[in-house]
Amino acid sequence: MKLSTKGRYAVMAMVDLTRSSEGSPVALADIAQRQEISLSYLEQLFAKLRKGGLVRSVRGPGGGYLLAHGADGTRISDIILAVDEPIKATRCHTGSPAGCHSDKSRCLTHDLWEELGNQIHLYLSSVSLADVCEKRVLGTSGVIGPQQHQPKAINPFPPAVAAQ
Amino acid sequence: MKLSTKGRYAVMAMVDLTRSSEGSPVALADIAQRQEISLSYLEQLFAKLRKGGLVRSVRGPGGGYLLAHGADGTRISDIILAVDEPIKATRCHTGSPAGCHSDKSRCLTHDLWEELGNQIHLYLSSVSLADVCEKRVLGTSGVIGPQQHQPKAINPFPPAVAAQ
DNA sequence: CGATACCCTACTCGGCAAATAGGTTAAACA
DNA sequence: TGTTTAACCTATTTGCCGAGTAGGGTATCG
Repeated sequence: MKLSTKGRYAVMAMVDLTRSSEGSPVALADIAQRQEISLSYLEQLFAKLRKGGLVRSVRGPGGGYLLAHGADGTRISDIILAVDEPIKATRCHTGSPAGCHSDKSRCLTHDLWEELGNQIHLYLSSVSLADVCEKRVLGTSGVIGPQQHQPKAINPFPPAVAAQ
Repeated sequence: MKLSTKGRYAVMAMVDLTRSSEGSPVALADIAQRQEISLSYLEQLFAKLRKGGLVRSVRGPGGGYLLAHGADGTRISDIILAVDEPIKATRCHTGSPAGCHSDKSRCLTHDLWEELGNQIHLYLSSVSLADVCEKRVLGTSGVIGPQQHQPKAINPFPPAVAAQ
């Protein structure tokens, strides 16, 4: 799971799409104007979102984009995964042939970044477009560290895609 | 809170320092060799770690660096905050004079990124260097989304520094 | 002394996100 | 049937910043 401005732009655009849409398609030109993102850049983002199955497109006059699964069925994590192709966050040392360190087992920080990726993915997959639009984001929430061994918290969405 | 390879390098180096140290200072040259990071680059990182009060330095022959607060008293979040100066993750639109959108109130995704930053910081501040060294990182953990309004989970460390 | 290793400051380099440019294709409408 | 609209491509360019380099200086020990 990679966090870049590209992913943020995609989420902004999707939120805009969610709010602007009332059944009829929304043209990218409109989103571009409202969100102050270049049209061409938006087109690239939506090409990926379409390939990811997050939006449907309608061509021709009056055309535009529609959410494929509605505001409640679209998770933020899906948007980011569709746009930012998931470069493995745990690269350790790209150059070295053997994974992580040469000797020893695996580099010690490996698990840390992996778990951090899980945390990020878990949070973003618990937030839908509808949540963002209705400001249901700043919930009272907490992350459990390694000290206390609590039972796994209930996650409303199944972990379909593993965080990378 | 910004996540880059720079921060990862810093954590790797700090983990190495934790493991290598037995009361006596550890030279950066040793860390550089073990972790395959350039010495000069490490020096820059440790300069920031020192300013952040995370390490103490001993000059002269036999000198090196020591953890200022021990393996248990050093949080991963502190390392990253010391090294990656916290560019505001919630930049929305850098160019526009008024924060976020021109009209309306605030851009809708603002809260989302802010809360994500909180989540990341919360997790990383719950992990100490000792945890990483002893592989106490992959705990059963979960993030609570906006749907279920559960009580705030217990965080072993007070939120001294707000996530940026 | 002189070796060690911390401590600065400035500069270079490469990769990649971000943006630009210039097209083609499908659908609606007159 | 032709024109307009807007999706749909595929390069190419640009600018920033992480990552590494260079070359000093300064405290401390034997």
